[in-house]
Amino acid sequence: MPTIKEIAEMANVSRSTVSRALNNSGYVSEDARKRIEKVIKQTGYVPSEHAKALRTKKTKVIGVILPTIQTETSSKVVAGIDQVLANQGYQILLANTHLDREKEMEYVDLLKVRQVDGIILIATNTEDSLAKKLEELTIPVVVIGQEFEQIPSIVYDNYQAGRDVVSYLISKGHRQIGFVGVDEKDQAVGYLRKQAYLDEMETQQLSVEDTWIQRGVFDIDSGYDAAKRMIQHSNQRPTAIFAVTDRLAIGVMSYLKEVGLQVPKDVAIISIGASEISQYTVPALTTVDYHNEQAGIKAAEQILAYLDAKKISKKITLDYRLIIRNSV
Amino acid sequence: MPTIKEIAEMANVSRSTVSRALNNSGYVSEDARKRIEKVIKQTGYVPSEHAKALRTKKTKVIGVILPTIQTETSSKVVAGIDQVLANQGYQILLANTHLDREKEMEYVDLLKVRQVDGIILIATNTEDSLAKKLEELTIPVVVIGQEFEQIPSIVYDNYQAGRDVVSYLISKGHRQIGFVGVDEKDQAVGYLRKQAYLDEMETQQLSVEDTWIQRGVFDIDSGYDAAKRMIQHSNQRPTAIFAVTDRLAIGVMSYLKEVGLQVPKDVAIISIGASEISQYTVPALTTVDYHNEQAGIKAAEQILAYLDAKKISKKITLDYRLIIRNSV
DNA sequence: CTGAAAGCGCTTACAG
DNA sequence: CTGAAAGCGCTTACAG
Repeated sequence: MPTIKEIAEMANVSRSTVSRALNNSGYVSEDARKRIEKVIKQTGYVPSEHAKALRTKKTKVIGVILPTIQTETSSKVVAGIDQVLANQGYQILLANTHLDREKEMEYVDLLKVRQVDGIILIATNTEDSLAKKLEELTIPVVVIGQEFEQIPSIVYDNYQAGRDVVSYLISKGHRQIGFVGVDEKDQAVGYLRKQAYLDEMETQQLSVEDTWIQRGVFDIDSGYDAAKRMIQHSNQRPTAIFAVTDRLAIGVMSYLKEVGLQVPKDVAIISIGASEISQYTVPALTTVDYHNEQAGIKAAEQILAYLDAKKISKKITLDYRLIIRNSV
Repeated sequence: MPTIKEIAEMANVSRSTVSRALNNSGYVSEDARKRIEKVIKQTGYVPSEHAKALRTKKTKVIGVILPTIQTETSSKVVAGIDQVLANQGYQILLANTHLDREKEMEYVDLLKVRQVDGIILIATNTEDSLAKKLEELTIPVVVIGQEFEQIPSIVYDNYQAGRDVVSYLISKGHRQIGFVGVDEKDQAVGYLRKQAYLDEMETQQLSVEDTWIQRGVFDIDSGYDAAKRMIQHSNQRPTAIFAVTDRLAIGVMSYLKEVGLQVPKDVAIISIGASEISQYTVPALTTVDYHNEQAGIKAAEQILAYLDAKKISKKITLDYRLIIRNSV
């Protein structure tokens, strides 16, 4: 790959002129421009991004930190981000934390060193140390999925969605409703969805047995286990269960099937996620669609707006949609 | 962020010495090293990767070009790549082609400009123009999923897997076997799997009606449509169908269900993919597991080996495994 | 063991 | 309209 110096020599101009022609900045005579373009075409020359970055401090790269690439949620978000970024000539530098919170912090530093123009963080926690690190950043950052005080974020309305879901169950005649959640350190998925469940039950003056509330992690098996504990240890069996993710719901269903309980006749199931698989379970899962691509799109737009020196919203709350199918 | 110059001043040494201390190259007195380390700790200094890249021509970034991030296959491969790369301090620069072949070429150029240390390409075609571009690359490249003459590649044994699958169907007593494939331009998925089907049928002296061979794209709906065409237009209805991907198979199943045909009693179904969803369809899908993470892991290892000046295998053929469930 | 100097490939005031 | 020069933040022979 030739350098700007060689291009300049071949076109019989100075490097400055080549640079101006390249960036359409300042004056370049028609004549010079023609010669330069010809040489560039001939050689297939493309300027080095690193040299550019060193001078201009802009890299046209956005760092994306995510807990795992292996879920539909993440890949949809990344697809959304990529869609708007690619359009503007930006690329994504990927940082996969494998759900390791330490790494979430480490990668912020690493991306800083790589001098990315901005960072999008699909967050799983809201620890103060993380918040502080993000606030100290001199490059724009947008958080997806969790809410921070001082950081622009794209959030799903977890609380309202949770209440809607439980309220829907109640409207269908259910009074005994179980809950399968996750660790409440996960503010969005763990805490808010559980709080919504509790509040809606209380508002509707429905009581809740302790055993109706179970906790799993983000996989199918733990949903199975949670359902098992719930069914085996409850005095009154719930007639409906709200699982906070589709995978948990699928695990719950598979346990119910195993012990001969029919969905939705004996136990109704509802969840949040709208994963592709949710429409092919039997029965098809009633679930909430969170528009994950939108989250990615919005996040990328926010970053770009910031880089463009436009104002940036502190917080964007995304829409959701209850998809009614056959599990309730 | 301070620069090496400021660190040098604060530690009362030259930039050269700081650099040597940083990279553990050449001699640095204990005394100087101590002072430098102290200053670095104080300031949180980290050297600029761009400046480094400009000098050393190494970026510690590997470009990954993929057709879409939104499939399990891709995200598993990326997870595999990331796993070994992250370990060695490398990061992934993502290039998503959205199945656009033009972009596959464009991104190779783009990544070249970004001076990535290597490229991993999850390929969907084997066009000569692509091959030539890859051969001309001065950085190491590994292709996953397709086979090129001169380029190191990681391939699945599509032909053998296809034959195994059809042979399994035959061993179960099926004689009339349909096929749902994709565009044969996709050498691996389109051409080889179809050829395997044809060859196995011929070897076993089984005849094939034209209408038994249908083509879809990579989604569920087109599997549905393909099954519809097959069932509606065939003189003899196949008693088994080989769909080249899980999604196609799921589409096929949903059409069969719609017209009241039972799986596997009336029509058996088998496919390739082993996606997570395949175990939760009803009945659970008999399918082939291709070990996608392994493909990513191997590819990353190959790139690293090359960068380490070790020899690199021209071609690695991955293992597969038939998962027998209830759709046959 | 250490530092001065050159150079990686660009961009950007500045002078003409 | 154009070019010489400086500088971005590093590393690396080289001389001492």
